[in-house]
Amino acid sequence: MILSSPPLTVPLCFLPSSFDPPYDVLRTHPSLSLLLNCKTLKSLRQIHSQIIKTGLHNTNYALSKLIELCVVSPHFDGFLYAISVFETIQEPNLLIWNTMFRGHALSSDSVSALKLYVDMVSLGLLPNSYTFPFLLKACAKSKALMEGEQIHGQVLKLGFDVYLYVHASLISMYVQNGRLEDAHKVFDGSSERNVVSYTALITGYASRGDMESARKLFDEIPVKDVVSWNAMISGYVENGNFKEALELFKEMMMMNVRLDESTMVTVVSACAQSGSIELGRHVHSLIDDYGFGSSVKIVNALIGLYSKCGELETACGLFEGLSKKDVISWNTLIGGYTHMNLYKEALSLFREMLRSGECPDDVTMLSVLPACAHLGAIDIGRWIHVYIDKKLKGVVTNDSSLRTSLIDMYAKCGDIEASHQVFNSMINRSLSSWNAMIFGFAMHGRANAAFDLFSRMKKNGIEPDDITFIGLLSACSHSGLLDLGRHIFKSMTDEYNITPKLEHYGCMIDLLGRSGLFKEAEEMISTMTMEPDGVIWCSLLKACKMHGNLELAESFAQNLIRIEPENRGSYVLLSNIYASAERWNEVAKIRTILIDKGMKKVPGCSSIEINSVVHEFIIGDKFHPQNREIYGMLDEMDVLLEEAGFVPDTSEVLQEMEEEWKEGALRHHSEKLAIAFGLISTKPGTKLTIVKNLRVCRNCHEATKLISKIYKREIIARDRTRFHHFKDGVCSCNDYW
DNA sequence: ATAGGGTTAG
Repeated sequence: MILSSPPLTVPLCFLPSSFDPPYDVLRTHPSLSLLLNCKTLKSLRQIHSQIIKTGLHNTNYALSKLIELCVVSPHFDGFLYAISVFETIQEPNLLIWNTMFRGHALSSDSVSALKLYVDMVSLGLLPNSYTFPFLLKACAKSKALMEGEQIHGQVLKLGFDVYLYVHASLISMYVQNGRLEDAHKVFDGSSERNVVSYTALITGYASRGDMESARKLFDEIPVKDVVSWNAMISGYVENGNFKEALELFKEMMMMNVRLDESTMVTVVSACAQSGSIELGRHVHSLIDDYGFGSSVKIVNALIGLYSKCGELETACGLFEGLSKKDVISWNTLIGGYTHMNLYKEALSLFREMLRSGECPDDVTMLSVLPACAHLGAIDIGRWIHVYIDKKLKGVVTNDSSLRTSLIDMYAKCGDIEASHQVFNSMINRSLSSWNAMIFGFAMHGRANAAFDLFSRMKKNGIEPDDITFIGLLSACSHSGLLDLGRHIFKSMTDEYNITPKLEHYGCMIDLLGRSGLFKEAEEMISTMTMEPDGVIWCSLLKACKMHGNLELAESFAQNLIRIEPENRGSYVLLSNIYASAERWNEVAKIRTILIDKGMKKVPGCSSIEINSVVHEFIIGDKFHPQNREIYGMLDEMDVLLEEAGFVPDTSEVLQEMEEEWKEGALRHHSEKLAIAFGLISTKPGTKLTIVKNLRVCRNCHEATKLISKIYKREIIARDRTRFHHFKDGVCSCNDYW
């Protein structure tokens, strides 16, 4: 009875492939033409069941097509589905095996292709010339040199090294495994010298930085194609030889080589990196001539070019003109804004990106986090932190950089505890993670924590670099730890063999100046191999102010003005020192110079983030929508401050010239406006965090101490160089900044 | 069917 059943119950895959209907019948079959347009795994499943219904699933042709689509489709990841289909096939033909090797090679676990190869060989099947390029690609991708060498052995044993594709794949496998010499041996050992093998070798030399050898090979290529030109040009770009890259591009154009998308992208990025905006514009017009203007990749590269050269309007225009923006388009423009220090704009573009439905990736976050850090936008920063943990964990390769960026963001936004938490939760800390944390502690005046971390770092076997020492020395200078500073500066050269740079000297001289050790500071300057910069003279000048040393101040100021004649701050600082000594003639003279030179002052600006919105205040600001309430609050604050015994220090009237313009009462200072707004916008007891672009003046510092006590609020203020934590009438800087 | 461009940012 069973034997008389229709043949359909017999597993059809047992039928030999000779049962396949003629190819042209298959090729025109409706299910298969559907396959070509299949864009999702779901519709693929539907087509698969269609194939089964129509009895096509017993044809190797249909199955190989199905598996191929699973494996190569750019629209979905059908690798696991391919495996499940493959496992139902009892006797796959070599085409199907090869397609599976291809799939494994393209998958994230490429080496698994080799296990499958062992399976195939143990079934007694032999590979063909198509098999090896896939296997070798797997070894190249997963950097499996040993396996690659074994495959090489198989190739030789079975005599497949005469095949062009196999030969080129071998070379590429060795190149990508960093075995350039072996690759060259394969290349030399055969008469086969095709352009593909040349190109693989060229990239090998380029990645090693040996552009001369690469060029020699390039010049040897009898018939160069566009890929070999591009490889050579991008090799130059990678190694920073922009001039050569652009020369070669010109040559390429003269030879009438057909330029492709990749050429354009590489050349535009060469222009961007070398700042060749003129050539960049020329290439831009070529791009339009060639009709590449609609390629997202090229337009993205152009956006990068104009952003880097400061032409943000052009970059924006190109961005707006893109009909299909991808994540890179957004990232590039956001990066352009942060590059130009337009942090607010960067954040608003980021918001727009989220509204548009584009998913930010690690690169987005790596340019948005510094913007948050600059603005003190901790709410957005926290949101990003959650997003990273939810969406980016494990799927991006930049996890360590992201965490480091979070450490920096939290520290700069005033939340050093959160910063420390991120640091402690990290599994793979890079040197820069340690450095970021040390800088965070230094910025917050927590020198002990910075040094504890330094010893922990050494215990973990992490070698400090020059940046680490800038962090440690600035921790000393923020806390006035002279002996520790001296010690660490000495050990830096003695123990760690790191030559001090300008920044290290800067910290030390600042420290010495603050301690009133001017002689020692000057001695240190004389031992320096480089010229001191404005920052150094400026810190000495401030030290003179602190210690009332007028004589030295004049000579330091001369140096400062010589180096930075256009820096208004130099003159103002000197003027303040004269004012302290009641040398009013000199004060007037400087004022005249400033007016004559037409030097404008940088307006003081403070910001506070309330409900994820950053509110900025400049001195005497009256443009805030809640202006009335803010000034009402200011009046109340003044009354309470007076009751608490606060007396504005009028001797500092001129000091204000340095940081902010004197305009009526003291309460107009931007930080006070921001604090008033913070007080009326948050629940009692909420911590306030203020970010200021200049240094905080002494009066505001005193007032803020009292406000923290009167209103029982912790106030964290970041000024240009450090943090002040105000609590119960005391500041963490111990009035030393 | 198969090989070569670290295809755009930072």
